[in-house]
Parts: sequence; C-alpha cells; structure tokens
Amino acid sequence: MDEQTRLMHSHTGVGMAGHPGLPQHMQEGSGGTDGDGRKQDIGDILQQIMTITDQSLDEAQARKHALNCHRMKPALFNVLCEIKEKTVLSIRGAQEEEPPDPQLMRLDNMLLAEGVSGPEKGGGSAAAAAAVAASGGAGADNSAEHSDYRAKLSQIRQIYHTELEKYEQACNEFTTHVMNLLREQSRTRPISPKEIERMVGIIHRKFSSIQMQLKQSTCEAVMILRSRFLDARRKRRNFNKQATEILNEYFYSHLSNPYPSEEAKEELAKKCAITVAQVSNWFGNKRIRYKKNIGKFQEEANMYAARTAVNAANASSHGSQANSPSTPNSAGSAGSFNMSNSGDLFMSVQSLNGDSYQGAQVGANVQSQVDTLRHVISQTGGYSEGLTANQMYSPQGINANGGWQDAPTPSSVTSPTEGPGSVHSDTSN
DNA sequence: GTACATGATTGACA
DNA sequence: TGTCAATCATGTAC
Repeated sequence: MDEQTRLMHSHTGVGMAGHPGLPQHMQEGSGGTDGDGRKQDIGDILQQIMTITDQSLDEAQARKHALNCHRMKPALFNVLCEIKEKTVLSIRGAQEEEPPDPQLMRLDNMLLAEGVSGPEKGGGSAAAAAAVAASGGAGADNSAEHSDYRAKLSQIRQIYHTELEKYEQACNEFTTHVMNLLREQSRTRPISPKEIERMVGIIHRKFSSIQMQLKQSTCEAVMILRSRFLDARRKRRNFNKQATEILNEYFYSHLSNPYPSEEAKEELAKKCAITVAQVSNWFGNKRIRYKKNIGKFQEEANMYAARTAVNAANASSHGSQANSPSTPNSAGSAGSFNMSNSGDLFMSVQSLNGDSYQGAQVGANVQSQVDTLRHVISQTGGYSEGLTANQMYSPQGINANGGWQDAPTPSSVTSPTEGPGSVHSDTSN
C-alpha cells in the first residue's frame, strides 16, 4: 500500500473488515500493485470523499453507530490509549508536574496576613492597628483613620471573595463542559480517563493563573491602601492649634538660638502630642521660613512676645517663680511648658528701648524686665505706627552668614534648661 | 479652582 | 548626625 492510501486509510479510521461504504480493496487490506490499480484506488477514494456531502444525516449517523458498535473498537481504543499514555501524555506529565509557585504562596500569605483571605476575625483591624502603631502619628484621629482603613480593607476583601467565587464557578462550569465534551468524543477517538483528568488539571491551572492575577491585584490594592495609610506625607495633617502655639512660643522665646536640645524636643513632642522627629521638622521648617521672610513673621513674633511677656509678668508678680517661669499658655489648656527663660524675648524688648543686646544683661533683673515688658505690651497694639517691625523683632539673631547669632554647631546646642554657659539667655541667670 | 500655608522628604554639607 | 535648602504633597481659605 502506498503512503497516500495508508494515510487515507488511517484517517478514515475504519480500516476494518466488513465496514460498509469503503472500497472493497481497502476492506480487504489489499492495495493495487500496478500503476493503473493505484490510480483506480485513489479515484475511488476521492469519489467516496466527494459523495460524503451527498450522504444524508441518517446515513452518516448509521455509519457512526456501526463504527461505535464494531466488535474491534474497544480493543483498538485500548491499544491507542495505551500508546498515547506511553508517549505524549507521559512526556507532558513530566513537564507539568511543577512545585507550588512561590509567588502564589507569597500572595496567599500576604492576603492571609492582611485579613483579606481566610477567616474575617479582625484581620484587617489588626493590620490597621499595626499600621497605626507603625505610623506613630498623633492618636487623636487614629480611630477615624483606623475605621477608614478597616472599611476600605473590608471592601477589598468583599470584592476579592466575589471575584474568587465567580472564577471558581466559571472554572467548575467550564471543567464540566470540557469533561462532557471529552466523554462524548471518546466514542470516536481514543481518550482515556487519565487524559480527561489531565485536561481537567490543565483547566484548573489556567484558572488558577487567573486567580493569581486576582490575588496579585488584591495584594496591590492592599499595599496601596496600606501605603496611603502609612505614608505620612499623604496623610499630613496640620498640627493642632495648641501644638503650634507651644512650638511657636518656644521658637520665639529662643529666637537667638532656636535649636532645642534632644531633651527639649522630647518635652515639646510630649506637650504637642507629636513625635520628636516632627518637632525637628517643625523647627527646621520654621528656621528656614523665618529667615527667608522675617517681615512676614514679625507680627507673629510680636504676638508671641507679648504673650510671653504677659505670662512672665503674671508669673513673676504671683510669687517667686521668676527664676523658672512657665511657658506662657494662652489657653491654659496646652499645659505648662517649662521654658526656663525668656531671654530672647527680653533681648528684643531691650532692643526696643534702644539698648543693644548683651547676653549678660539678660535676666539681670526680672522685675525691671517685667516692667519693660509691660511697656512693650502697651505698645504692641500700635507698634506699626511708632516702631518699625524690625525694631520689635529684629533679625539680630541671624548673622551675616545666614546662621543664627552665636548659634553653636547643632551638636553643641544646649538645652534651654541648661545652666550657665548655655548660649541661651535664661532668666534664671 | 487657585494661591498660599505647612508638614514631610531628600540630598548636600560641616 | 543635625541642619540647611529645595522640593513635594497635602490642607485650607477664598
């Protein structure tokens, strides 16, 4: 039998004796040996092919039925299935057996940790609490942010589960469909149960890759939510008024050297309910912005000077606390910050009176300073008429180089609470 | 929507 | 390592 005939023979898949509709020579397994015979065979086969379309559906069904009922069919299918198992499927099997995807495991772990997957027993809440703790922000509005975070996480969780359910449903439907299809096809071509099982596995893998994408997207959403929640810059909140006042009071009362020590920073942080880093940031920004635009801050400086003066005056007139006046506290609710000096304020006050600032003079006589302060206060309302702004709070603390007057290197900046030798002009001196 | 205020970040520097 | 200076990103007032 020549190659073409063999091909046709195998393609028809019905090279079995007694099958209707095939040329007699094929049914008998004989092929033409001479050229004319071959031509005749091919012609017959072509004729057969051409007439297939002319056959009725019933006729085709009858043929199909006859084929399925052929006594040799099961045996032949078994053999073919065996061959398939030994060749193609075994090769595929070796390729498809993969270890669990580490990325998928990471995603699963993360979703579990974030409370997106797994039981919903406050996982998101715990994550939010951890996020809050990590952020180290002021606690006042933490609960609001916390609930916001939880709500958004819950939303993500809901979407995740809905989509996951959809995928699983679709996967099951598709698997059932394919299995039915393969079972149906197994009547006409050799498909072993193992092959069907393998196909199911392939479908599942495909769907799990889709699920992995879903998991990845969910993880990204959680990460974004988390980063937004944690990112201090994004959730920047202006300090409350009290905190700003406390910081400003310190700044303007240490204008000649507005570099709080670590201890002072910690105390300010505690008073303002912010972190030490935030205090440092605040002073850094304040120094820069004050230096850049002193005129703009003049009014503010005067206001704090007046306040400090009033409080200093009150403190000194109410007893013997002149050596350690507490920070002026406009509202009295911010707590008293122990600024043991008002030297810079006095410096400015004295300059108001035309005296040049000399550190040794500062705080020499508390009572006289209080008197001077009272004078300043009386003028505060109309300083703009009689006094230039610079007279009130001249940038004398800033040297020609742009640095603060006598400002030591940051590392040697001493606390306002430090004793003699400090660059600050404590009244306690 | 826009301009300004303000807290945070970043890179350079001493 | 703390500070400066520039810059970013958000809040707020209009």
